[in-house]
Amino acid sequence: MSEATSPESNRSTRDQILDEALRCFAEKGYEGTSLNDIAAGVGIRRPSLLHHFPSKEALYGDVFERLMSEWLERLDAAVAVPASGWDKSELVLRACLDLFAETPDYVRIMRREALDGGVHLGIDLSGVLRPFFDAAVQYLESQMAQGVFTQLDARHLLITGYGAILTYFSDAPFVDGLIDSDAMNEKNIRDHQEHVIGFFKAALLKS
Amino acid sequence: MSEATSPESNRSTRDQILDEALRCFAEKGYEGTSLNDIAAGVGIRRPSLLHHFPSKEALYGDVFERLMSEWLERLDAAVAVPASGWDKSELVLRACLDLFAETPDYVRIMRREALDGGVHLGIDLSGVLRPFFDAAVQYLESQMAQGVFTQLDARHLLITGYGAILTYFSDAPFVDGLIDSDAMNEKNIRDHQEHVIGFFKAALLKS
DNA sequence: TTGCCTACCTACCAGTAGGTAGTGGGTTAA
DNA sequence: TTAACCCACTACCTACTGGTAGGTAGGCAA
Repeated sequence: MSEATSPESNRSTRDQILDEALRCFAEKGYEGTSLNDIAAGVGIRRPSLLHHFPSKEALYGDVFERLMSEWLERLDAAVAVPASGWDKSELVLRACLDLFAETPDYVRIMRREALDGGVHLGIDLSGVLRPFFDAAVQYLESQMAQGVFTQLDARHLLITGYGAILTYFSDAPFVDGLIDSDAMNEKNIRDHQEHVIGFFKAALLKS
Repeated sequence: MSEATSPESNRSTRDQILDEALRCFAEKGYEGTSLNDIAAGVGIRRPSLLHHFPSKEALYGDVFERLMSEWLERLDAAVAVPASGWDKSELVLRACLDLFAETPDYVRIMRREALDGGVHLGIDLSGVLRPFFDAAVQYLESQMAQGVFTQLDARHLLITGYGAILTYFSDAPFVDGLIDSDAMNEKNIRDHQEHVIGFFKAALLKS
């Protein structure tokens, strides 16, 4: 019937595990998540989970890899769109903001990984993003040199922007308490997006 | 002699534990830190540590309380200084930036707590900061209404600023890899501080 | 039928977690 | 001297961790 064939149900279970692992690692961190938690969320036992992934570390690695590749894909797509000046920056900003709004768990895992200093993986988070970072620095500096953007330290500007964007999603429960409203509801997310865009526009463009 | 009296040496051990616990919780998180780690760092066994603190949770609570009270103290002091307009904002910004530069472990714990949604404590992080947040919102809005500051959403502006400031410290290892330099050395920290100040000034003041 | 495969299971391993009970040395004070 | 207290210790508990061993049910191909 619908899932009689073994390859189909196989992929499905594997993906269910990846989804649940993403949720758990984002929610409770690497150390705070047990394989039992993940397995229970999928409805199987731990050994069955370990049939699909050789170890906890490997599972975490796969979750993280999927996350990074999706992010880089979006970045690539945004950069490929022909545009210049502020419009270009806005395109990239929106690409990130959209992805993070769709999957805030990505943000939470990334933050945890940055906090932990990349202990759980061989992967070097900053190394993967480095090409984009360098390209962005070059772009910003050229715009500043042409007088299009306000003169600022491009590297620090990017790090500041990274923090400004991600924090809203990663610290959503904390934000909830500050604004007395669900940070992750549609309206608030849209407000955050427009605020970030407007804020950077105000800082970078002398009106 | 210098530490012969029992209350003094008691306090000393207690403080050593608090210091080591701060370091460990900041470095590896609540789940990733064992009482053995902390005890070993102080040079005692776990049961001896539990003689000074009734439980891991209580120890964590004390660490966090010390942290928050120090932060609030700094904020109070900064707010008390008579100033207005941009100068006032800069005073508060610098007070936070200075504290975080002195004790980056504070920042890392706060971020972890925000990420975990305050699971490890009864304390509600956003509740404690709420009075300052509300006061800051009021101040910013009054400045915007007077045309001193650019018109922006004050709440989102504060959250953005919070993220922009803290991220540099909390994600220092990640930043290292991006800028190819030790993010926590004196010069880079100073650069970050001046960048944040300059960035907010550029966004808030129409020049 | 036979044999191999996948996907799951129960049962178990060694190791470590947080926490408790009870011991004993050292200092202090009566 | 004796009694008290403080503080650190060893030894132990239960619960749970990641991971493994071995077994089983069902699908599929020769």
